[in-house]
Amino acid sequence: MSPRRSNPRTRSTLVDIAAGLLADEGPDALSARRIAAEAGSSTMAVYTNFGGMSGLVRQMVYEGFARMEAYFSHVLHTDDPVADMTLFGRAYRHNALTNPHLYAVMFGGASLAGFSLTAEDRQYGRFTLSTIVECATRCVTAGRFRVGDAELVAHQLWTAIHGLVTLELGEYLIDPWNADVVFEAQLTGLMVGLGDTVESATRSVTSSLGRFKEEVEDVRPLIPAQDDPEDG
Amino acid sequence: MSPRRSNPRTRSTLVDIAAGLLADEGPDALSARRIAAEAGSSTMAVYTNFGGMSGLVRQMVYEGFARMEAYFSHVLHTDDPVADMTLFGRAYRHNALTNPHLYAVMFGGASLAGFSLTAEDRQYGRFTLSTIVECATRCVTAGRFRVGDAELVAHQLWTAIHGLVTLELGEYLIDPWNADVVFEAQLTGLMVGLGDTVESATRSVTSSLGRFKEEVEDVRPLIPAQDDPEDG
DNA sequence: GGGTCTGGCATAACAGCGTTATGTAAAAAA
DNA sequence: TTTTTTACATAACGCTGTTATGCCAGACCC
Repeated sequence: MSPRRSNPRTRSTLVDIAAGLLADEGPDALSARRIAAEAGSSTMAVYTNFGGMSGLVRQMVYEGFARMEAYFSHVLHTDDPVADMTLFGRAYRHNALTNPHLYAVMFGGASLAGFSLTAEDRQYGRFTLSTIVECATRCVTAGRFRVGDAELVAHQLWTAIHGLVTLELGEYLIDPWNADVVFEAQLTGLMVGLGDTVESATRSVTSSLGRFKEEVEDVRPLIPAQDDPEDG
Repeated sequence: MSPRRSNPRTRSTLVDIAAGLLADEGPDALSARRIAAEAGSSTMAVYTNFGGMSGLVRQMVYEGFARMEAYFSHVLHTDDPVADMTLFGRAYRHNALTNPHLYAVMFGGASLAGFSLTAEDRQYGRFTLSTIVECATRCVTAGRFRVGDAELVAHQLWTAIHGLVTLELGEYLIDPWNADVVFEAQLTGLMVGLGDTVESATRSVTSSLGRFKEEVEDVRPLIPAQDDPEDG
Protein backbone atom coordinates (compact mmCIF):
# COMPACT_ATOMS: atom_id res chain seq x y z
CA MET A 1 0.00 0.00 0.00
CA SER A 2 2.53 2.58 1.10
CA PRO A 3 5.04 3.61 -1.47
CA ARG A 4 8.62 4.62 -1.56
CA ARG A 5 9.46 7.43 0.85
CA SER A 6 11.58 10.35 -0.17
CA ASN A 7 15.05 10.52 1.27
CA PRO A 8 14.71 12.74 4.37
CA ARG A 9 18.14 14.19 3.88
CA THR A 10 17.29 15.37 0.39
CA ARG A 11 14.99 18.12 1.66
CA SER A 12 17.47 19.63 4.08
CA THR A 13 20.44 19.41 1.71
CA LEU A 14 18.43 21.15 -1.00
CA VAL A 15 17.47 23.94 1.37
CA ASP A 16 21.02 24.20 2.65
CA ILE A 17 22.44 24.46 -0.84
CA ALA A 18 19.81 26.99 -1.83
CA ALA A 19 20.43 29.09 1.27
CA GLY A 20 24.17 29.01 0.65
CA LEU A 21 23.69 29.97 -2.98
CA LEU A 22 21.42 32.86 -2.01
CA ALA A 23 23.84 34.09 0.65
CA ASP A 24 26.99 33.71 -1.42
CA GLU A 25 25.96 34.71 -4.92
CA GLY A 26 22.64 36.48 -4.50
CA PRO A 27 19.15 35.84 -5.82
CA ASP A 28 20.19 35.49 -9.47
CA ALA A 29 22.21 32.39 -8.62
CA LEU A 30 19.10 30.64 -7.30
CA SER A 31 17.91 28.25 -9.99
CA ALA A 32 16.47 24.78 -9.84
CA ARG A 33 19.10 23.48 -12.24
CA ARG A 34 21.97 24.97 -10.26
CA ILE A 35 20.67 23.68 -6.95
CA ALA A 36 20.06 20.24 -8.38
CA ALA A 37 23.52 20.15 -9.94
CA GLU A 38 25.22 21.04 -6.66
CA ALA A 39 23.10 18.43 -4.89
CA GLY A 40 24.03 15.83 -7.47
CA SER A 41 20.42 15.21 -8.45
CA SER A 42 18.01 16.35 -11.11
CA THR A 43 15.65 19.30 -11.00
CA MET A 44 12.79 16.93 -10.24
CA ALA A 45 14.01 16.67 -6.66
CA VAL A 46 12.87 20.26 -6.19
CA TYR A 47 9.39 19.36 -7.41
CA THR A 48 8.86 16.14 -5.49
CA ASN A 49 10.10 17.70 -2.26
CA PHE A 50 8.77 21.24 -2.49
CA GLY A 51 6.35 21.32 -5.38
CA GLY A 52 8.53 23.80 -7.25
CA MET A 53 10.89 26.67 -6.65
CA SER A 54 8.25 28.61 -4.71
CA GLY A 55 8.03 25.85 -2.14
CA LEU A 56 11.77 25.76 -1.69
CA VAL A 57 11.97 29.52 -1.34
CA ARG A 58 9.14 29.40 1.17
CA GLN A 59 11.12 26.88 3.20
CA MET A 60 14.07 29.26 3.16
CA VAL A 61 11.83 32.05 4.39
CA TYR A 62 10.77 29.90 7.32
CA GLU A 63 14.39 29.30 8.09
CA GLY A 64 14.98 33.04 7.96
CA PHE A 65 12.31 33.63 10.57
CA ALA A 66 13.82 30.86 12.68
CA ARG A 67 17.19 32.58 12.57
CA MET A 68 15.61 35.85 13.65
CA GLU A 69 13.91 34.13 16.55
CA ALA A 70 17.23 32.58 17.49
CA TYR A 71 18.75 36.03 17.83
CA PHE A 72 15.74 37.30 19.77
CA SER A 73 15.91 34.37 22.17
CA HIS A 74 19.34 35.49 23.31
CA VAL A 75 18.08 38.87 24.52
CA LEU A 76 17.85 38.64 28.28
CA HIS A 77 15.05 40.22 30.32
CA THR A 78 16.51 42.81 32.66
CA ASP A 79 14.93 45.40 34.92
CA ASP A 80 15.44 47.99 32.18
CA PRO A 81 12.79 47.03 29.60
CA VAL A 82 13.71 49.95 27.34
CA ALA A 83 17.29 48.68 27.15
CA ASP A 84 15.88 45.24 26.35
CA MET A 85 13.77 46.77 23.64
CA THR A 86 16.65 48.60 22.00
CA LEU A 87 18.60 45.37 22.22
CA PHE A 88 15.85 43.68 20.23
CA GLY A 89 16.31 46.43 17.69
CA ARG A 90 20.02 45.75 17.52
CA ALA A 91 19.37 42.02 17.19
CA TYR A 92 16.85 42.64 14.42
CA ARG A 93 19.30 44.75 12.46
CA HIS A 94 22.14 42.34 13.09
CA ASN A 95 20.11 39.43 11.76
CA ALA A 96 19.17 41.37 8.63
CA LEU A 97 22.75 42.44 7.94
CA THR A 98 24.01 38.92 8.53
CA ASN A 99 21.49 37.38 6.11
CA PRO A 100 20.83 40.25 3.71
CA HIS A 101 19.50 38.30 0.76
CA LEU A 102 17.34 36.09 2.91
CA TYR A 103 15.97 39.13 4.70
CA ALA A 104 15.14 40.69 1.34
CA VAL A 105 13.14 37.63 0.37
CA MET A 106 11.33 37.61 3.71
CA PHE A 107 10.25 41.24 3.61
CA GLY A 108 11.11 42.56 0.17
CA GLY A 109 7.80 41.74 -1.44
CA ALA A 110 8.57 40.07 -4.76
CA SER A 111 12.32 40.06 -4.28
CA LEU A 112 12.60 36.80 -6.16
CA ALA A 113 11.01 36.59 -9.57
CA GLY A 114 7.71 34.80 -9.50
CA PHE A 115 7.68 34.27 -5.78
CA SER A 116 5.36 35.94 -3.31
CA LEU A 117 4.49 35.12 0.25
CA THR A 118 1.12 33.76 1.23
CA ALA A 119 -1.00 35.11 4.07
CA GLU A 120 0.11 32.15 6.16
CA ASP A 121 3.77 32.99 5.62
CA ARG A 122 3.22 36.54 6.77
CA GLN A 123 1.37 35.31 9.83
CA TYR A 124 4.48 33.29 10.63
CA GLY A 125 6.54 36.44 10.34
CA ARG A 126 4.14 38.44 12.46
CA PHE A 127 4.28 35.81 15.18
CA THR A 128 7.91 36.71 15.69
CA LEU A 129 6.69 40.14 16.68
CA SER A 130 5.00 38.74 19.76
CA THR A 131 8.31 38.90 21.58
CA ILE A 132 8.40 42.64 20.92
CA VAL A 133 4.82 43.06 22.09
CA GLU A 134 5.69 41.36 25.36
CA CYS A 135 8.65 43.67 25.88
CA ALA A 136 6.54 46.70 25.00
CA THR A 137 4.10 45.67 27.70
CA ARG A 138 6.91 45.69 30.21
CA CYS A 139 7.96 49.16 29.05
CA VAL A 140 4.41 50.43 29.52
CA THR A 141 3.89 48.86 32.94
CA ALA A 142 7.28 50.18 34.03
CA GLY A 143 6.03 53.65 33.22
CA ARG A 144 8.67 54.25 30.61
CA PHE A 145 6.27 54.38 27.64
CA ARG A 146 3.33 56.74 27.39
CA VAL A 147 1.27 54.86 24.83
CA GLY A 148 -0.87 52.16 26.32
CA ASP A 149 -1.29 49.69 23.52
CA ALA A 150 1.71 47.38 23.41
CA GLU A 151 0.85 45.98 20.02
CA LEU A 152 0.75 49.43 18.48
CA VAL A 153 4.07 50.26 20.10
CA ALA A 154 5.60 47.07 18.72
CA HIS A 155 4.40 47.91 15.22
CA GLN A 156 5.84 51.41 15.42
CA LEU A 157 9.22 50.09 16.47
CA TRP A 158 9.16 47.29 13.93
CA THR A 159 8.33 49.51 10.97
CA ALA A 160 10.92 52.12 11.91
CA ILE A 161 13.79 49.69 12.39
CA HIS A 162 12.75 47.66 9.38
CA GLY A 163 12.84 50.77 7.23
CA LEU A 164 16.30 51.70 8.34
CA VAL A 165 17.58 48.19 7.74
CA THR A 166 15.93 48.03 4.33
CA LEU A 167 17.49 51.27 3.15
CA GLU A 168 20.81 50.20 4.61
CA LEU A 169 20.71 46.94 2.68
CA GLY A 170 19.78 48.89 -0.43
CA GLU A 171 22.89 50.99 0.14
CA TYR A 172 20.89 54.14 0.49
CA LEU A 173 22.47 55.10 3.81
CA ILE A 174 26.03 56.08 3.07
CA ASP A 175 28.07 59.29 3.15
CA PRO A 176 27.84 61.43 5.10
CA TRP A 177 25.26 59.76 7.29
CA ASN A 178 26.07 56.13 7.55
CA ALA A 179 23.55 53.70 8.90
CA ASP A 180 25.22 53.40 12.31
CA VAL A 181 24.69 57.05 13.14
CA VAL A 182 21.09 57.05 11.98
CA PHE A 183 20.42 53.80 13.83
CA GLU A 184 21.66 55.05 17.19
CA ALA A 185 19.74 58.29 16.82
CA GLN A 186 16.67 56.40 15.70
CA LEU A 187 16.74 54.11 18.72
CA THR A 188 16.82 57.01 21.14
CA GLY A 189 14.27 59.00 19.18
CA LEU A 190 11.83 56.13 19.07
CA MET A 191 11.99 55.56 22.82
CA VAL A 192 11.48 59.27 23.47
CA GLY A 193 8.65 59.37 20.99
CA LEU A 194 6.96 56.54 22.85
CA GLY A 195 7.18 58.36 26.17
CA ASP A 196 10.59 57.78 27.69
CA THR A 197 12.67 60.76 28.79
CA VAL A 198 15.69 61.77 26.77
CA GLU A 199 18.02 61.00 29.66
CA SER A 200 16.78 57.51 30.49
CA ALA A 201 16.40 56.62 26.82
CA THR A 202 19.98 57.64 26.13
CA ARG A 203 21.14 55.56 29.09
CA SER A 204 19.21 52.50 27.91
CA VAL A 205 20.45 52.80 24.34
CA THR A 206 24.02 53.07 25.54
CA SER A 207 23.74 50.12 27.89
CA SER A 208 22.18 47.92 25.22
CA LEU A 209 25.18 48.55 22.98
CA GLY A 210 27.43 46.76 25.47
CA ARG A 211 24.92 44.01 26.02
CA PHE A 212 24.64 43.48 22.26
CA LYS A 213 28.28 42.49 21.95
CA GLU A 214 27.93 40.01 24.77
CA GLU A 215 24.47 38.54 24.34
CA VAL A 216 23.64 38.70 20.66
CA GLU A 217 26.40 39.52 18.22
CA ASP A 218 28.23 36.19 18.22
CA VAL A 219 25.15 34.01 18.23
CA ARG A 220 25.43 31.49 15.44
CA PRO A 221 21.95 30.12 14.88
CA LEU A 222 22.08 26.55 13.74
CA ILE A 223 20.22 25.74 10.61
CA PRO A 224 17.08 23.94 11.69
CA ALA A 225 16.02 20.71 10.04
CA GLN A 226 13.21 21.08 7.52
CA ASP A 227 10.14 19.25 8.80
CA ASP A 228 12.29 16.18 9.29
CA PRO A 229 14.49 16.15 12.38
CA GLU A 230 16.53 13.42 10.78
CA ASP A 231 20.19 14.21 10.63
CA GLY A 232 23.44 12.42 9.82
CA MET B 1 28.79 61.28 -41.48
CA SER B 2 25.96 61.43 -38.96
CA PRO B 3 23.67 58.44 -39.00
CA ARG B 4 20.02 57.80 -38.64
CA ARG B 5 18.59 59.15 -35.41
CA SER B 6 16.27 57.02 -33.31
CA ASN B 7 12.65 58.02 -33.21
CA PRO B 8 12.34 60.23 -30.11
CA ARG B 9 8.84 59.01 -29.43
CA THR B 10 9.95 55.41 -29.31
CA ARG B 11 11.77 55.88 -26.00
CA SER B 12 8.85 57.47 -24.20
CA THR B 13 6.26 55.04 -25.55
CA LEU B 14 8.37 52.11 -24.47
CA VAL B 15 8.70 53.52 -20.96
CA ASP B 16 5.00 54.33 -20.86
CA ILE B 17 4.04 50.80 -21.86
CA ALA B 18 6.49 49.29 -19.40
CA ALA B 19 5.25 51.50 -16.58
CA GLY B 20 1.65 50.61 -17.40
CA LEU B 21 2.50 46.92 -17.52
CA LEU B 22 4.28 47.11 -14.18
CA ALA B 23 1.43 49.02 -12.56
CA ASP B 24 -1.38 46.91 -14.00
CA GLU B 25 0.00 43.39 -13.97
CA GLY B 26 3.01 43.52 -11.70
CA PRO B 27 6.70 42.79 -12.21
CA ASP B 28 6.18 39.36 -13.79
CA ALA B 29 4.42 40.95 -16.76
CA LEU B 30 7.49 43.01 -17.56
CA SER B 31 9.24 41.35 -20.48
CA ALA B 32 11.03 42.74 -23.49
CA ARG B 33 8.85 40.70 -25.85
CA ARG B 34 5.62 41.84 -24.23
CA ILE B 35 6.65 45.48 -24.24
CA ALA B 36 7.80 45.29 -27.84
CA ALA B 37 4.60 43.57 -28.89
CA GLU B 38 2.42 46.24 -27.28
CA ALA B 39 4.57 48.91 -28.86
CA GLY B 40 4.28 47.25 -32.27
CA SER B 41 8.01 46.85 -32.64
CA SER B 42 10.62 44.18 -32.05
CA THR B 43 12.58 43.52 -28.88
CA MET B 44 15.57 45.23 -30.46
CA ALA B 45 13.94 48.57 -29.78
CA VAL B 46 14.60 47.98 -26.09
CA TYR B 47 18.28 47.41 -26.78
CA THR B 48 18.93 50.29 -29.14
CA ASN B 49 17.12 52.72 -26.87
CA PHE B 50 18.07 51.49 -23.41
CA GLY B 51 20.81 48.93 -23.88
CA GLY B 52 18.61 46.19 -22.47
CA MET B 53 15.92 45.65 -19.90
CA SER B 54 18.07 47.10 -17.13
CA GLY B 55 18.26 50.41 -18.91
CA LEU B 56 14.51 50.52 -19.39
CA VAL B 57 13.87 49.66 -15.76
CA ARG B 58 16.36 52.33 -14.74
CA GLN B 59 14.40 54.85 -16.77
CA MET B 60 11.24 53.78 -14.96
CA VAL B 61 12.98 54.30 -11.64
CA TYR B 62 13.86 57.82 -12.67
CA GLU B 63 10.23 58.41 -13.50
CA GLY B 64 9.31 57.06 -10.09
CA PHE B 65 11.50 59.60 -8.39
CA ALA B 66 10.03 62.31 -10.57
CA ARG B 67 6.54 61.33 -9.47
CA MET B 68 7.60 61.48 -5.85
CA GLU B 69 9.06 64.92 -6.38
CA ALA B 70 5.82 65.96 -8.02
CA TYR B 71 3.92 65.06 -4.88
CA PHE B 72 6.46 66.80 -2.69
CA SER B 73 6.27 69.95 -4.77
CA HIS B 74 2.62 70.35 -3.85
CA VAL B 75 3.36 70.57 -0.12
CA LEU B 76 3.07 74.23 0.81
CA HIS B 77 5.39 75.96 3.25
CA THR B 78 3.37 77.21 6.20
CA ASP B 79 4.35 78.70 9.55
CA ASP B 80 3.97 75.24 11.10
CA PRO B 81 7.02 73.37 9.81
CA VAL B 82 6.13 70.23 11.76
CA ALA B 83 2.78 70.09 10.01
CA ASP B 84 4.61 70.55 6.73
CA MET B 85 6.92 67.70 7.67
CA THR B 86 4.13 65.31 8.50
CA LEU B 87 2.50 66.31 5.24
CA PHE B 88 5.65 65.24 3.45
CA GLY B 89 5.28 61.93 5.22
CA ARG B 90 1.71 61.61 4.02
CA ALA B 91 2.78 62.53 0.48
CA TYR B 92 5.58 59.96 0.61
CA ARG B 93 3.22 57.22 1.69
CA HIS B 94 0.58 58.28 -0.80
CA ASN B 95 3.04 58.12 -3.67
CA ALA B 96 4.21 54.67 -2.63
CA LEU B 97 0.68 53.32 -2.32
CA THR B 98 -0.29 54.86 -5.65
CA ASN B 99 2.68 53.31 -7.46
CA PRO B 100 3.33 50.19 -5.39
CA HIS B 101 5.28 48.16 -7.94
CA LEU B 102 7.32 51.10 -9.06
CA TYR B 103 8.12 51.96 -5.47
CA ALA B 104 9.23 48.38 -4.89
CA VAL B 105 11.65 48.61 -7.79
CA MET B 106 12.98 51.96 -6.54
CA PHE B 107 13.71 50.83 -3.02
CA GLY B 108 13.18 47.08 -2.92
CA GLY B 109 16.73 46.13 -3.71
CA ALA B 110 16.57 43.46 -6.40
CA SER B 111 12.82 43.56 -6.79
CA LEU B 112 13.11 42.78 -10.48
CA ALA B 113 15.18 39.77 -11.47
CA GLY B 114 18.61 40.70 -12.68
CA PHE B 115 18.21 44.41 -12.02
CA SER B 116 20.01 46.42 -9.41
CA LEU B 117 20.43 50.14 -8.99
CA THR B 118 23.78 51.79 -9.49
CA ALA B 119 25.36 54.26 -7.08
CA GLU B 120 24.28 57.03 -9.42
CA ASP B 121 20.67 55.91 -9.30
CA ARG B 122 20.68 55.97 -5.51
CA GLN B 123 22.22 59.42 -5.53
CA TYR B 124 19.25 60.50 -7.63
CA GLY B 125 16.94 59.06 -5.00
CA ARG B 126 18.80 60.67 -2.17
CA PHE B 127 18.55 64.03 -3.88
CA THR B 128 14.82 63.89 -3.38
CA LEU B 129 15.53 63.88 0.33
CA SER B 130 16.90 67.43 0.14
CA THR B 131 13.36 68.74 0.39
CA ILE B 132 12.99 66.95 3.69
CA VAL B 133 16.32 68.29 4.93
CA GLU B 134 15.19 71.81 4.18
CA CYS B 135 11.96 71.30 6.09
CA ALA B 136 13.85 69.73 8.99
CA THR B 137 15.99 72.85 9.15
CA ARG B 138 12.86 74.95 9.52
CA CYS B 139 11.65 72.66 12.31
CA VAL B 140 14.94 73.07 14.15
CA THR B 141 15.14 76.83 13.76
CA ALA B 142 11.52 77.12 14.86
CA GLY B 143 12.50 75.42 18.09
CA ARG B 144 10.22 72.47 17.50
CA PHE B 145 12.99 69.87 17.07
CA ARG B 146 15.66 69.18 19.62
CA VAL B 147 18.23 67.54 17.38
CA GLY B 148 20.45 69.99 15.61
CA ASP B 149 21.48 68.19 12.47
CA ALA B 150 18.77 68.51 9.85
CA GLU B 151 20.22 65.82 7.62
CA LEU B 152 20.19 63.30 10.44
CA VAL B 153 16.60 64.24 11.24
CA ALA B 154 15.62 63.78 7.62
CA HIS B 155 17.18 60.33 7.53
CA GLN B 156 15.38 59.29 10.71
CA LEU B 157 12.05 60.35 9.29
CA TRP B 158 12.75 58.82 5.90
CA THR B 159 13.76 55.43 7.25
CA ALA B 160 10.81 55.23 9.64
CA ILE B 161 8.17 56.15 7.08
CA HIS B 162 9.80 54.04 4.41
CA GLY B 163 9.70 51.04 6.70
CA LEU B 164 6.04 51.45 7.43
CA VAL B 165 5.22 51.84 3.76
CA THR B 166 7.32 48.83 2.82
CA LEU B 167 5.63 46.55 5.31
CA GLU B 168 2.27 47.95 4.29
CA LEU B 169 2.95 47.13 0.64
CA GLY B 170 4.11 43.69 1.70
CA GLU B 171 0.77 43.24 3.42
CA TYR B 172 2.37 42.80 6.78
CA LEU B 173 0.24 45.48 8.44
CA ILE B 174 -3.27 44.15 8.66
CA ASP B 175 -5.61 43.03 11.44
CA PRO B 176 -5.84 44.17 14.05
CA TRP B 177 -3.43 47.06 13.52
CA ASN B 178 -3.91 48.32 10.04
CA ALA B 179 -1.38 50.63 8.47
CA ASP B 180 -3.46 53.78 8.97
CA VAL B 181 -3.44 53.47 12.75
CA VAL B 182 0.28 52.74 12.89
CA PHE B 183 1.01 55.56 10.47
CA GLU B 184 -0.80 58.23 12.47
CA ALA B 185 0.81 57.07 15.69
CA GLN B 186 4.18 56.90 14.00
CA LEU B 187 3.92 60.47 12.71
CA THR B 188 3.21 61.84 16.17
CA GLY B 189 5.80 59.63 17.82
CA LEU B 190 8.50 60.67 15.40
CA MET B 191 7.87 64.37 15.97
CA VAL B 192 7.91 63.88 19.72
CA GLY B 193 11.04 61.79 19.48
CA LEU B 194 12.72 64.60 17.60
CA GLY B 195 11.87 67.17 20.26
CA ASP B 196 8.36 68.43 19.69
CA THR B 197 5.86 68.34 22.55
CA VAL B 198 3.06 65.81 22.48
CA GLU B 199 0.44 68.54 22.29
CA SER B 200 1.90 70.54 19.41
CA ALA B 201 2.88 67.39 17.53
CA THR B 202 -0.67 66.07 17.80
CA ARG B 203 -2.01 69.40 16.55
CA SER B 204 0.37 69.43 13.59
CA VAL B 205 -0.37 65.84 12.63
CA THR B 206 -4.09 66.52 12.76
CA SER B 207 -3.85 69.68 10.72
CA SER B 208 -1.70 68.00 8.06
CA LEU B 209 -4.41 65.40 7.56
CA GLY B 210 -6.80 68.06 6.33
CA ARG B 211 -4.12 69.72 4.24
CA PHE B 212 -3.28 66.34 2.65
CA LYS B 213 -6.70 65.99 1.11
CA GLU B 214 -6.51 69.47 -0.33
CA GLU B 215 -2.89 69.88 -1.39
CA VAL B 216 -1.58 66.43 -2.20
CA GLU B 217 -4.04 63.60 -2.55
CA ASP B 218 -5.49 64.46 -5.93
CA VAL B 219 -2.25 65.46 -7.56
CA ARG B 220 -1.88 63.58 -10.80
CA PRO B 221 1.77 63.84 -11.75
CA LEU B 222 2.20 63.87 -15.49
CA ILE B 223 4.58 61.35 -16.91
CA PRO B 224 7.70 63.29 -17.79
CA ALA B 225 9.33 62.86 -21.16
CA GLN B 226 12.44 60.67 -21.15
CA ASP B 227 15.48 62.79 -22.03
CA ASP B 228 13.58 64.10 -25.03
CA PRO B 229 11.00 66.82 -24.39
CA GLU B 230 9.50 66.01 -27.76
CA ASP B 231 5.85 65.28 -27.59
CA GLY B 232 2.93 64.83 -29.94
C1' DG C 1 19.99 65.53 -56.05
C1' DG C 2 22.94 61.62 -55.69
C1' DG C 3 26.45 59.05 -52.99
C1' DT C 4 27.96 57.35 -48.62
C1' DC C 5 28.02 55.86 -44.28
C1' DT C 6 26.23 55.27 -39.73
C1' DG C 7 23.12 53.19 -36.83
C1' DG C 8 17.94 52.03 -35.81
C1' DC C 9 15.21 48.19 -36.16
C1' DA C 10 13.50 43.25 -37.77
C1' DT C 11 14.43 38.42 -37.98
C1' DA C 12 16.13 34.49 -36.02
C1' DA C 13 18.92 32.12 -33.12
C1' DC C 14 21.22 30.88 -28.42
C1' DA C 15 21.57 29.91 -23.58
C1' DG C 16 19.20 29.97 -19.64
C1' DC C 17 15.00 29.67 -16.79
C1' DG C 18 10.65 27.08 -14.33
C1' DT C 19 7.84 23.48 -15.27
C1' DT C 20 5.92 19.07 -16.98
C1' DA C 21 5.19 14.55 -19.47
C1' DT C 22 7.13 10.17 -19.53
C1' DG C 23 9.68 6.25 -18.11
C1' DT C 24 12.22 3.62 -14.63
C1' DA C 25 13.36 1.72 -10.48
C1' DA C 26 13.38 1.69 -5.54
C1' DA C 27 11.02 0.89 -1.38
C1' DA C 28 7.15 -0.22 1.53
C1' DA C 29 3.00 -3.28 2.25
C1' DA C 30 0.63 -7.64 1.43
C1' DT D 1 7.67 -12.62 -3.63
C1' DT D 2 4.34 -9.84 -5.62
C1' DT D 3 2.07 -5.58 -5.84
C1' DT D 4 1.73 -0.90 -5.51
C1' DT D 5 3.06 3.70 -5.17
C1' DT D 6 5.95 7.34 -5.70
C1' DA D 7 10.84 9.41 -5.83
C1' DC D 8 13.79 10.61 -9.25
C1' DA D 9 16.14 10.92 -14.23
C1' DT D 10 15.59 12.25 -18.92
C1' DA D 11 13.91 15.12 -22.27
C1' DA D 12 10.96 18.36 -23.93
C1' DC D 13 7.90 22.85 -23.90
C1' DG D 14 7.34 27.65 -23.52
C1' DC D 15 9.22 31.41 -21.68
C1' DT D 16 12.98 34.79 -20.61
C1' DG D 17 17.05 38.29 -21.81
C1' DT D 18 20.37 38.80 -25.12
C1' DT D 19 22.90 38.84 -29.55
C1' DA D 20 24.48 37.94 -34.46
C1' DT D 21 22.99 39.07 -38.88
C1' DG D 22 21.08 41.83 -42.41
C1' DC D 23 18.26 45.47 -44.32
C1' DC D 24 17.31 50.10 -45.09
C1' DA D 25 16.06 54.77 -43.38
C1' DG D 26 18.06 59.05 -42.82
C1' DA D 27 21.60 62.59 -41.96
C1' DC D 28 26.00 64.43 -43.98
C1' DC D 29 29.12 65.49 -47.98
C1' DC D 30 29.73 66.80 -52.65
